[in-house]
Formats: sequence, structure tokens, C-alpha cells
Amino acid sequence: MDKQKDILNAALKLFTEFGFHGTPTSKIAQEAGVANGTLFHYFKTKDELIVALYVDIKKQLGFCVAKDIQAEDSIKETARKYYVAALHWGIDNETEFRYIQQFLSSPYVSMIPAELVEQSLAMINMIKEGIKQKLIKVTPAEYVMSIISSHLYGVNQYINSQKLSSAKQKQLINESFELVWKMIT
Amino acid sequence: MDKQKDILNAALKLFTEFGFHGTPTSKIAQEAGVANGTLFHYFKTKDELIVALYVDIKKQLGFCVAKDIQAEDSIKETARKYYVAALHWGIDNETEFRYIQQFLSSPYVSMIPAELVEQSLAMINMIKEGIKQKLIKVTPAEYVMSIISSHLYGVNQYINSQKLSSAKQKQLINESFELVWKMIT
DNA sequence: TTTATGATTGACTAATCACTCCACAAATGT
DNA sequence: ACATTTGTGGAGTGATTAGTCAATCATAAA
Repeated sequence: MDKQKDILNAALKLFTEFGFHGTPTSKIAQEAGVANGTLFHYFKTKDELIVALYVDIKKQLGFCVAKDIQAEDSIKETARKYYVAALHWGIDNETEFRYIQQFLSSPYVSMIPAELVEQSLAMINMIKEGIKQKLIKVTPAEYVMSIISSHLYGVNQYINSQKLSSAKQKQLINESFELVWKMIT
Repeated sequence: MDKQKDILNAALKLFTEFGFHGTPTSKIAQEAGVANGTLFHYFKTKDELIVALYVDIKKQLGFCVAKDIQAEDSIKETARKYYVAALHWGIDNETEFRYIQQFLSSPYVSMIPAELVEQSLAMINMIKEGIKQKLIKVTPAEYVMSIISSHLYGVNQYINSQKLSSAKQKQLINESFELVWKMIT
């Protein structure tokens, strides 16, 4: 009965299928089962809805990725947990993952609110710690972060495009982490 | 004096800045210095223009990447040349590179004409040859391709975001190839 | 019961957009 | 010289769109 959620879900579905351009707000309202005006009650503009949807998805991902991390984990273990959790999330939430990509390579990127930027700080700090401990050989941390992120993105895309069995997926995920780890250490 | 080229250039500039949605055909015509009707003389629809621009850019990239390859090059040398050329192209053609990303994560992907798909076949075959020679340890070839592509994409994004000096760029590009190579062999 | 507040509606509008049409100009062929 | 094709312009059009608004409805506090 949460209409705001309904609108976000409808927007996600239609935006990923038809693009920002291709989906009028009227269709979103219709898909969500609410009146046209209701959409604008929750989101002042279409742009605001587009950004809000990104923020919402990013928070889900952030929560999912952070939940298993424990203070006593080693750097490698922490990195693996981040990596594996993100990949699993990407597989279980294919549409959301696609929306992130779509959003990030659109001009709306510049509208990301400041509050979201700090989220990836935890990972950058972990990498910096790894570099300080001379575990990670590649520098600077931002470069390592960039490499890992794009690797994640590539593996995810491959897994989704191949529709592998669950077991094969798990194996690939673990192996692919070792691949990246080998590369940066 | 090539109006078709002018239109493509104007479209590239505006699409990357304001998105497909945010740039009306009238603005593209204006930016290109041609009349509204002229645009539709060269491209029947806006969608056709969007796809044609992608095809045009992809052909430029394809040409640039293939031009240095020689038949007697080793697998590794061939791979390096592909990789380095693509990265250099991405740095010299930042806007074009961004357009490729934007296009690929939009619903327009499904409109890519068949003729373009075969272009990346040369690279897949090279990887397959590498696997056959037991040089490349990671399989299948499509997976390797996926990893390399996304790595390229990540490094490019890092280089462009950091605005490194030309010398640092060159060094990073060569090092980053060795990084990927180490990973897959 | 009254009053207040916010959610919800859907008809409405002003603006915009992709695309057409047709007149004319330039190039090209005969 | 003429005919035909091709390129160019820009006003015009019908459809669509984001966003508004006045009016209801639901809920609950006073």
C-alpha cells in the first residue's frame, strides 16, 4: 500500500525497458496504479524521480554489501566479502544493476546528492589500509577502486548474459575475486 | 561542408551533454548550422540518427584499433596493440567514448545493426588462439573478452577523471596492460 | 461535530517535440 | 540548353508531455 514504493518500482521497470526518454510520467503512474497527480505529489519533477530511484537503489546495494563485514576480518577477507556480496546482489537484482549503469552513463550523474558520495569511502579506506600494509601493490587507491569496480561490472555482465547455473555462478564469483586479488597484490 | 558530418558532430556533443531525451532534433540542427528539415533528409528519424552516430563512432574506433596489427605479431603483442590503441583512442576521444557507454546502457542497444557485431570477432578469435596455445589460462574466450573490455573501460575512466600528464598516462597504460595480462595468463 | 491536514484524483494546459511539406537551389547528366 | 536528381530551408502540424489545479476523500485531533 506504499504508493511511493509502487511508483519507484514502476519507474525502475519502465526506465530500464524504454529509457528515460521513452517512458512518460503518465505511463509510470499507470503502471504503479496511481493517478497522474499522485506521482507529482511524491516527486516534484521527473528528474527528481530519476535521481531518487538511483539513490534508493544505491542505498539497498550499500546496505547489502556492508552487512556481513566484521571488524576482525582481514583486509583480504573484507575485500572478498564486499566483492562477493556486490556480485550476488547484482545477480539477484539484475534490473536494479542495469539501472545503476544506465544512470551513471547518463547526464543525470551530475545530480547525485553529496550524501551518497561518502558511501564508497569505506571501501577506499580499506584499500588504503591494504596499501599501507604493503599487501596491495598497485596505487593509488582510487585506481585500484576503479579497476575492481569495473571488473565487478564486467563479470556481472558476463554472468547475466550467460545465464549460468547457480553452482557455476558461485564458482565463477570466487575464482574471479582471486583473479582481481592476484592482479592488485 | 559535409552537413551529415556536421549533424553527427552536433548530435554527439548535445547527446553526451544533455542525453537523448534532453536534446531535441531542432537543437541538433541549430548546433550543426543546418535547417530542421535537412537533418531529416540525412536521417529519417531521431532514432536512426542515434544509432548511426554509434555505428560511426564504433567504426572509427575499429579502424584505429586494427591499423597497427601485423600478421607476424605474437598473441601477446597483438593483444597489447589492441589494448593500447583502444585506450589511447579513449583518451583522445573522450566524448566519443562516453557516447559509446551511454548508448550501450540505453535501450537503443537492441537497434545495433548486425554488420557491427562481427567487428569484435577478430579479438575473440585472438583470445581463442591464445587459449589453444595454453597461453591464456582463463576460459571461455567470451569471459576473457568481458574482463578485458571492462578493465579497459575502468582504466579509461580513471585516466580521464584524474587528468594525468601525458607521460604518466603512457606509463599507466602499459602497466595496466601487464596487469590484465598477468591476470588471464 | 467541527476543523485541520495531507493523500489522491484526473481533467486540463501550455509548451515542446518529432517529423512533414513544399518551394526552391544546386549539382549532375544528356 | 534542358531535364532530372539531390540537397536545403523553414514554416507548419498533430501528437505528446511534464506539470498544475481545484476538488474530493480519509483520518484524526480538538
